[in-house]
Amino acid sequence: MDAKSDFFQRVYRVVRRIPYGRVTTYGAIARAVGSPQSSRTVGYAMNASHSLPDVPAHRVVNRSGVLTGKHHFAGSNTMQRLLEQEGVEVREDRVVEFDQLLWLPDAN
DNA sequence: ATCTTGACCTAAT
DNA sequence: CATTAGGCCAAGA
Repeated sequence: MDAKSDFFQRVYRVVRRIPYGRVTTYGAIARAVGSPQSSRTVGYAMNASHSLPDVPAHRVVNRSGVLTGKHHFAGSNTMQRLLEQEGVEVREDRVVEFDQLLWLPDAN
């Protein structure tokens, strides 16, 4: 693997580990891959992960628990629907009980 | 090759 | 409490 695209691979690996019905943040992933301040690129990696069925991008939200990337999915409410399908309650584009559902790869 | 933009986060003011 | 600035990596013009 090239060291360049290795970043995406690391991100995907972490996202794949997100348990069912749980969510995590871009910052947590960025920290898990060793670049705490490259959370932007994590989101960009998600954008490129559309082809990968193993990568649940809908379980990744921002630090406030807001579904910032919902607009990038196929439908306007696809992301929210996927989360609710897993039992995650979403209200006003925000994950309810976000602190409880938050899963940190570091603590794993 | 340079500049801009983007599913963000943290620290400083 | 709100606003600004800086940083990171990748892709498009």
